[in-house]
This record gives sequence, C-alpha cells and structure tokens, in this order.
Amino acid sequence: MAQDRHRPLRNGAARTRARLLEAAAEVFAEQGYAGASVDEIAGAAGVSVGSIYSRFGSKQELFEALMSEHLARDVARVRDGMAVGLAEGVSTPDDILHEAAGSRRRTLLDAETWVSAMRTPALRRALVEYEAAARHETSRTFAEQRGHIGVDIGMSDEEFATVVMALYQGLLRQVRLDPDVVAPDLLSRVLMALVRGLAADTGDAAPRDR
Amino acid sequence: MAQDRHRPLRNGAARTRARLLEAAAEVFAEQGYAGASVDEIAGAAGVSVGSIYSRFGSKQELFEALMSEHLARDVARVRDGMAVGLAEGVSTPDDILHEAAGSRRRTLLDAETWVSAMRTPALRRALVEYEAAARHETSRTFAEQRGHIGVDIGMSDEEFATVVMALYQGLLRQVRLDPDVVAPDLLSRVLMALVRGLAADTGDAAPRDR
DNA sequence: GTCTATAGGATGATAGAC
DNA sequence: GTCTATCATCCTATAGAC
Repeated sequence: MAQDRHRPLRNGAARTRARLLEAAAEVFAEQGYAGASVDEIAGAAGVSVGSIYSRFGSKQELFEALMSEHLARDVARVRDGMAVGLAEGVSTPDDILHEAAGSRRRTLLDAETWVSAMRTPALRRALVEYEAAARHETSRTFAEQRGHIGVDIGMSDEEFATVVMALYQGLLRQVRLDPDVVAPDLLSRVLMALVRGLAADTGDAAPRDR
Repeated sequence: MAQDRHRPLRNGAARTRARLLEAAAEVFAEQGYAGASVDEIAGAAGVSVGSIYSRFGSKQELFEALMSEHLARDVARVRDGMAVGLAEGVSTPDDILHEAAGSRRRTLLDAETWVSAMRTPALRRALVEYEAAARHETSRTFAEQRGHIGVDIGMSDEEFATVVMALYQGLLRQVRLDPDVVAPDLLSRVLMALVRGLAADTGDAAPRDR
C-alpha cells in the first residue's frame, strides 16, 4: 500500500518512452517531419534533447518508431471495426468514418505517413504491408457476410475489399476537407447500392442488353 | 528571321519564372516544404537565391505560387476529362486514373498539397474551393448523361459527384501505393455497378422484390 | 533583375558531469 | 539515463555591386 505511492515514479522507462512518443506525435503531426525540431519535441515531452538521443539514436529513428506505432494502432482499429459487419444495414461504417475524420491528430499523422511513404521506400513497404492486412481483414469479413446472404458479386472478395477501402478512404478525405459535403449515412447507402448493382451485373437479377 | 535567333533569349521574365516554378515543383515534391531549401531550388533552376527573393518575396510565397498553379492545372484536367462522359461505357475514367497515378511528381505534389492544406487554413480554403469546382463539373456532366439515359439515381447529382470523386481519389491512392491491387478497368466497372444499384434502390428500373 | 557575400539564427547531434 | 553546454552546419533572408 505504501509502496503504491512510489509506483507512478518507478518504471520510468516505458513511461518516458510513451510520453516521448506522445509528444513526437503532436509535434510531427503539426509541423511535419522536416519542420519539427528535436528541441521542441523534447520540450513538449518535458525531457531534454540528450534524453531523446540516448533512447532513440536519431530524429529519423524517433519518427519511424512513431509511424510504426501509428500503423499498428490503425490495424487494430480495422480489426475491431470489421467485427460489426458490413452488409447488415447497421450504420457503424459511417460512425467509424466520421470518428476517424474528427480527430485532427489522426488526420495529420495519416497525411504525414502518406507523404513520407511516397518518398521513403522502407516506409512505403510498411504501408503496403499494412494496407494488405487491412484488405485481407475486410475481405474475410465480407466473405462471411456474403455466405449468409448468398449473393454473387461478380468479383473476388479481395477486389471488393479494395473498392470498399478506396471508397472509405476517399470519403474520409472528403469529410476531413469539408464535413458538410458528406451526409452522415452516405457510406453505408453507397455500399448497399454497390452490392446490389454488382449482383445485378452478374445477370442474376437484371436485364442488360435485352 | 534573323531576329528569331534572339527570341528564346528575350522575354526572360516569364521564362525565368517558369523555370523557377518547375524547379520548385521538383524540389518541394521530393523534399516537402520544410525539407526543401531555397538554395537547392535556386540551383535546380540555374539561378541564384537573390533572384528568387527578388521575384517572390519569400519561400512561403514561392510555395503558394506553386500550389496555386498546381491546383489550377488540376481543375483544367478535370474539365477536360469530364468532356468524354461517364456512363458511356468508355474506359477513359480508368485511363485518367492510371495516368494520374503514374506521375511521381503529381503524386508527391498532391500529397504535399494535402498535408499543407490540413495545416494551413488559407491553403485549406483554396483546396475546398477547388474541390467544389471539380464536384460541380462532375455533377453537371453526370446530370447531362442522366438526362440521356433517363435513370433515377435516388440522390442529388452533387451527392453522386461526391461519391464518384471519393471513389476516384480512393482508388488513386490505392494505385499509387500498389498498382497491382487495382485492375485496369476497376473504376469503370464499379461506377456502372454503382449507378445500377442506386437506380435499383429507387425501384425505378431494376426488379427488386417482384 | 541577377549575381556574390554574408548576416543572424535555428538545427541535429555530441560530450561530459551527475 | 538524464541533464546542460556546445559544436558544426545549414537555413532564410538581405545588402550591395554590376
């Protein structure tokens, strides 16, 4: 009991690391990689520059650690978000979309991730890998749903997942730029229409050049 | 005739400005705003730093001039691209997509535009304005096509344009990250299916639950 | 208008005390 | 492991010759 008083001060290792990554997230997000100074990050974290360089070897390594954590968190979010399912008519895809759009921090870090990935091959590979994981997760979830309903979509689950992700990311961009342009239920409306239209194209239900 | 020999050397004003913007595009794209140095831009343009500061007042102003030109060029591209039409079954939307994805310069400048817009309110307003223009252009074109075919989509032309742009931008992102993931005709396939599905939802054309 | 030279300041990274 | 102090470098911007 008395020892608990000391607990928050102990294990400074992980604690300091977390505070540093938090500060790095804030500063890198707001200023960008090149625009951020190690001094400012140190100040925001309440530590000194030397402390940063002892823990992470360089500004670049600190940035990569942050990016890695950012992507890992996003993977977890996709996994959780997929658990609720797509085609049930639930409005949760829209909730996920608007929640993601609402966070300035995430918006800026996503943008910084993208711009860095387009310049740095190593970061690009990491992002490709992450995107593939998200695609498989989406694809797998949709395959289950499709099994329940029993519709033929006319394309592979992987390709459909690609379309869903593109639509999600595209709308995310629109919402982040100007929230008024995207109705709260647009994503789910379009997804349902899309499934219907794809099923119709297989000749399952619709007349084509009769 | 003999004077033509001198022509290329004359009117250095616009000529130098163009070379400067070209060099700025290259360096800002590859290094980002903060990462780019005025010295390097001057070197790439074959002029000296003083020359840049006499023409543009600061690094920031040079960047804004470049962004403005970049957006204007993009507006023109949308206008031209829309001229061919959406719903005719022509594969040109896909061509436009993959051509845009193929240019590293455009990819990087788009990314830099986005990240800067998310941080700088003035740039963000400019991007919102550009996006609205593109949306109206898309909307208008689709309205014409819709008139010819005569389908009821169940949403406004503006909203449909938003979806089309989101899909386009989302797929553009996917192609730029990993070209193998997106089939060459995916965009047009999805667009056609989408129109069909939206029309079906109104109970207009397609048989739903007969 | 474009050059060279330089001012004035910020930056990434290191050294060494504690 | 964290601090302070400092180095060497690079950067934006300006001054002044031509």
